[in-house]
Amino acid sequence: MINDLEMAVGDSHDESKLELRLWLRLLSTTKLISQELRRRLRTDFNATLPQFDVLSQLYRENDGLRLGELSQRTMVTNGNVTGLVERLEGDGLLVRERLGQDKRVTVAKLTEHGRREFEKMAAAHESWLKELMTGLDPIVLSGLFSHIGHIKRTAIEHLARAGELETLPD
Amino acid sequence: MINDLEMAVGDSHDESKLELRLWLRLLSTTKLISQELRRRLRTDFNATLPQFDVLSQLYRENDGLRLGELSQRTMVTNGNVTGLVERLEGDGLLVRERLGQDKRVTVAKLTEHGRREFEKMAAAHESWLKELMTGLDPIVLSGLFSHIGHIKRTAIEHLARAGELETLPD
DNA sequence: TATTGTTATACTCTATAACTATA
DNA sequence: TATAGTTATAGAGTATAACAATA
Repeated sequence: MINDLEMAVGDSHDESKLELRLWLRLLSTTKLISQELRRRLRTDFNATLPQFDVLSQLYRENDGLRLGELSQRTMVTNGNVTGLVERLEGDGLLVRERLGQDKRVTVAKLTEHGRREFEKMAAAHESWLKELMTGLDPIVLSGLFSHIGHIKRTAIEHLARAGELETLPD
Repeated sequence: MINDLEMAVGDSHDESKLELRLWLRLLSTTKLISQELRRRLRTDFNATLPQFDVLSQLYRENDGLRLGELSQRTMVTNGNVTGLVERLEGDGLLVRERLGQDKRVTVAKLTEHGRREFEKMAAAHESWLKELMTGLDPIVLSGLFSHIGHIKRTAIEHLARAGELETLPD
């Protein structure tokens, strides 16, 4: 069950492939944890990770979000956001509304049921992570948080330069 | 295009949700980079990330790997490894063989074409990562490598304790 | 003409479980 | 009985592109 891709580049400890080795370790780690979180989300809440992502975006926006904005924030294409939102609407967790002057714009907003349901999911989600990371030094976690942020910003910068991103995030 | 899930837990800088905040940042970062790598793998090599993972496992094993072993290393279930391997076999990148005394065992092994193809993919893959992580301090990368390894081992430990894993990795 | 969102399509991954054949 | 791998199934994610309504 354990990903070993990172070993496939060899055990050499030189710095020549540092980026690659770090990436493979990042990938296998997030895959390991993601699979467990997905399993629990499905078992306990019949939800997926992308769905959880959508709900969490809407939870903090009392006025809801335009689907295009939702698409950007979740890194899911417009077309696929439609399907994602449709499933959640089918479950009664959110509604779509066309209220503004611009008749093209659709806003997705959590229902009351959606808010309550997401609160349960978020609480469970948080406790799962605490469980899986029990025993880790807060100083280390805090340092990681900062450094991973740096990695992310660096990647975004290079992607923007290569024209892969329309919008630069904050 | 940029995932913002991590902001959804609020901007508080207390340590109460440190694990959660780190996790969300890890997830959005790997998603950002993964999407780009997947896009390039598909465009340039008509391959997927799980396929790349399989190939990289086989590349370093001259005698090939039993499918069960492959399943564990890639964190893909047995049934799904069959499909994954079938697609790669269809592309002529690997072959399946039943040679041992134990007639139940199937070994997957790269073909010559598969070796050459993977070498191209791996070289491109490595250069993409160098590109996306250009400018990062090697000391930082090295520290991250070590700390992420710690996170991974911690998660594995907790999962093993919860009976979620059959085998413990090295 | 450009933008917002939908529809259509094709493929792959993922999870689960029943099944075959060997051991 | 247990194990290795396959088959079957259902659901969801992903990428791409064409499309309708509106601006």
